[in-house]
Amino acid sequence: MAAPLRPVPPQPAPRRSPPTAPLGHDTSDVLQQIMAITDQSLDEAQARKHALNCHRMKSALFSVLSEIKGKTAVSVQTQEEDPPDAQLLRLDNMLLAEGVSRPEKRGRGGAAAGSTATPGGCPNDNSIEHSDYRAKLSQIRQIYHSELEKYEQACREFTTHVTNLLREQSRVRPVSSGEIEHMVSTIHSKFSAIQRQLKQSTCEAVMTLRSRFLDARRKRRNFSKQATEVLNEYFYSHLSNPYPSEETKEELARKGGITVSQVSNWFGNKRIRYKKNTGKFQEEATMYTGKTSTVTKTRVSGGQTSCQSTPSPDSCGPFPLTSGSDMVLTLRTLAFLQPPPGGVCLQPLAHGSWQRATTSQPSSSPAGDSGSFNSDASD
DNA sequence: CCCTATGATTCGCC
DNA sequence: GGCGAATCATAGGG
Repeated sequence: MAAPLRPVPPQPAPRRSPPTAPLGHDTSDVLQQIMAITDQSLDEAQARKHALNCHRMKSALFSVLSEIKGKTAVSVQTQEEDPPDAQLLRLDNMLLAEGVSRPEKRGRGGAAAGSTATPGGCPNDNSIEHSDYRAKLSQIRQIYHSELEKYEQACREFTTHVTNLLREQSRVRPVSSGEIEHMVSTIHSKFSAIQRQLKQSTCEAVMTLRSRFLDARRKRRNFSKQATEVLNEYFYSHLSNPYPSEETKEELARKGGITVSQVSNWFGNKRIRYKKNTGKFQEEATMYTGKTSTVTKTRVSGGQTSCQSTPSPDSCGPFPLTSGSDMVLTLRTLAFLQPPPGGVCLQPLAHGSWQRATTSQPSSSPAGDSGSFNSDASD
């Protein structure tokens, strides 16, 4: 139906044929064309617009309007770009840092997922909270991206709509391309303000989640029985030098299912508390030394170059043996486990304090300590 | 609710 | 950076 029924003389534009054209031979043709056009659009308004467009005074009027507008219109594009907003930058950075900005990667170790301190891949207590945290974060991320997509799409649609409108209007009123651009940038800035709000609220959500998560992590949880046992075993079997090396800490962490820093904390606390009130730990000490002695002693005596230390409290007592005779007794029982290799005693410190690990570890203890522990613990 | 145990944090020192 | 010491904050038992 749309196929040209008859040869139409080439015309620059259909609007060049005003309805008021003088009658002629091809008047009917022109009329037909016009009718065809109006039939196609079937819009009276369109026709009127068209008529207006084709008015012979139009171009003159248009140029006058343009001139006037050029004179009167204030330069519209003064505030082209906002300065790169610091706050927005912060928001972006944070979203990026939290892995919200990126599309989600569901692989292992994709977006930085709170690295665990234990390289051995121990099942941490935090794993549940971690997964919970990540699930919530992923939820936030999903919402963020879907909202962002919605806004962007709306922005695109609106922009094209307005652009088309302006282009359309540019036929009847002077609309420069700069104006259109300005309008577009205005739209974009409005939408980016909305996006900024979205980012803000997303950030807030992440912060809330984060603080809740950190609070949860901050909550103290007692170690598992196994962890405590592992730690205590090492502590009491190395009473004379309870400073595990980094490797040993890792080993202990792995065995106890805790992190290395937790091991460090534990030993820090244990040393100080033991030292403060040795009597209180007597029972525990005998328990663990009894336990470990059966294990350690057999192993040690069977395997390694270890010698049983002479049960002399002075030589091997860990700490302030300043007073308390029964404490000495206890320590004597405890300390026999610590083998000073080659008969060299580790901490004959007069004042009974543990020697600093920096000096004692490399020089005298390593073979004895880590060796004995590793042979104990590795299987 | 109080008290103790205990894991974590902070600060100063070396 | 690791440690001791003090301290905080919570779990858990009575």
